[in-house]
Amino acid sequence: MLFSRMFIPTMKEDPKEAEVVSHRLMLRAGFIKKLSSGIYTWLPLGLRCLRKVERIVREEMDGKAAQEILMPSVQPKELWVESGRWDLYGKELLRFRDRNDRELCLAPTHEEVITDLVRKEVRSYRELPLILYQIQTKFRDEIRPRFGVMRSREFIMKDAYSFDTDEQGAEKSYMAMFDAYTNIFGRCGLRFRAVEADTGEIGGKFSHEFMVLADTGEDVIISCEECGYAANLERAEVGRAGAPSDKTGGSYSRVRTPGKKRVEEVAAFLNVAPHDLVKTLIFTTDRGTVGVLVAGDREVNPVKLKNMLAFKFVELADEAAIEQATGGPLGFSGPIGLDIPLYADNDLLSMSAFVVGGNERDVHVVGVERDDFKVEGHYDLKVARAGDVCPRCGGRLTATRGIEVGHIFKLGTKYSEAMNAVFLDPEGKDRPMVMGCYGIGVGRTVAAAIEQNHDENGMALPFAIAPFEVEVLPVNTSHAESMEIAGSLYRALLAHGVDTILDDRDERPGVKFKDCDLIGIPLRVTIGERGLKEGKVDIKTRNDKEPVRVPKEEVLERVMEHVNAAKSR
RNA sequence: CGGGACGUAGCUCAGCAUGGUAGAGCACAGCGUUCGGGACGCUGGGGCCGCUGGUUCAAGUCCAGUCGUCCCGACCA
Repeated sequence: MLFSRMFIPTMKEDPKEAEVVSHRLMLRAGFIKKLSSGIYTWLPLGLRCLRKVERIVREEMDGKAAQEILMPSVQPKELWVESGRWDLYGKELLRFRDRNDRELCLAPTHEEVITDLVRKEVRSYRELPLILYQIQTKFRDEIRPRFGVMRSREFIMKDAYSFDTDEQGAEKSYMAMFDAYTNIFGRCGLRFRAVEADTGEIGGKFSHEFMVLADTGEDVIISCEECGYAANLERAEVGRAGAPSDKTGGSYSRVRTPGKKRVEEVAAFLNVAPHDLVKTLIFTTDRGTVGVLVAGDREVNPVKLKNMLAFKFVELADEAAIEQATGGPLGFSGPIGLDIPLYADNDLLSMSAFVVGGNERDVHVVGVERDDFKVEGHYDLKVARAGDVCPRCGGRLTATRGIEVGHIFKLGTKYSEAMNAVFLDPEGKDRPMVMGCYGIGVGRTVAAAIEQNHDENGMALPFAIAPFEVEVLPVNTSHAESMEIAGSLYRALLAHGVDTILDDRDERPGVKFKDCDLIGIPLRVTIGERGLKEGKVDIKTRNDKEPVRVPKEEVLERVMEHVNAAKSR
């Protein structure tokens, strides 16, 4: 490809709309262009990068006997009603009507359509297992799209779905996908980690998220260096710490804490540490109003609360509900004398002489022991943080940031039962298929790669996904010998199957160097009069400061060494 | 959804408090000088000042509405 003929609108200045590095660089390097909030056009360079990721994804999917299909992105309401998600999915599901007033939606995911497809076509256990996948544009009407293609409304996703006859088969499919994902992100040249995750609205048994490690990531990964336990923050468990307290209660007293609502305010006022307080959070759930107790310096993890105690939904109560349940205003809730089910975090087991709310304006209770009130039980309900005890091995947990690029779920029979996707087993009996679903944010993977691989000059993309592998850069296009050598090297590299761009523009060298660095081409060959005086040209990798000067006769061979080394990694 | 800000050239922004011929730098075109890390000079093209309405002799500037974009928050006890 000739640089001069390619549509590469690079920018010298930072567009003000971009906050994070990947977004800024993708705009500056001419990878993407915004059309509307959360909606982007992929320009030639960005698309090349995207296609390279897609290609790796296809190869690894095909390697696990998954078969590619392409499903519609406009889908009828009926299927979503059948799965129960027409009502469950909130405003993120973009709905509209056609000319016949039929209700439709723009697909945020494809479980419904795939389940419909497979239930109509697959009859027998002999046709299973089956794994189908697609690479499709999805639409989720995000509350707040941001960070460019990292969190956009329209985005490109690879989604795969597995159908098995039983749990064991489903597990095998799951492991195959786990394996494929590990290969995919590895081949993309990314540093990543697979972590245990919550299944959320998609539902199902268990799941893993594949997180690209980057300080700018939106997600927090909790992990244990000692045993390898890793989970996202929503899901991360915390082991118990501290010996149980055996103090008996009855000696608490009520104190006035005028206007002190926040934990820090109360703690400072009473001259105790925040950890000596117990917060009583009132939740509205499908089983009525409940209270949750955690230490003052901790937060309740609503996802764990929901899963641990098998609620269908949990939501923090509003002020009216709090007053109704506790008799006191927001900020002064406490467990003593409260007539709703109370669930305590494990921390409370070892706490003694703590402070709670008095269920009355400006009143707290001090010197409380845990037998001063009754709880339904003690559970792991708090948000994990660095320094907590590992739930598996008792080691220390650490926190890292990451970007979620892949997510795999074991769905079980949730959709197959709801939508009657059954097969005939060898005994001639109908059984629901056991499903799994597996997603990769392809566009987001590109952004994550940039987030993880850049410097002050621009992107430094991994070889496997860079828009070009090599740039041939003649310093002076009007110098005949330079152009001749550049041209023949360019053609030779193309003939060797190397993805090469020739910067044939009549620009000053500085401009060409800057552009080359900005768009992150891993390998650059500079051909200039200065080197040619000694019969040499310069080879420089994106990540090295200084070029290596090699005889012009050897340049093809030397470049191929680099290319082959990069390809075999 | 709540709060904040911003919409002026392709990009970054000035002009607006006090209404009176639409500006700079970068980018773009031509010419010349340059040429191994975003050159310089001269010349030139480019604007429904987001949109609609209002006030006024006169609106980029004042007022109202509207649309768009960005940021922050949406776990507080």
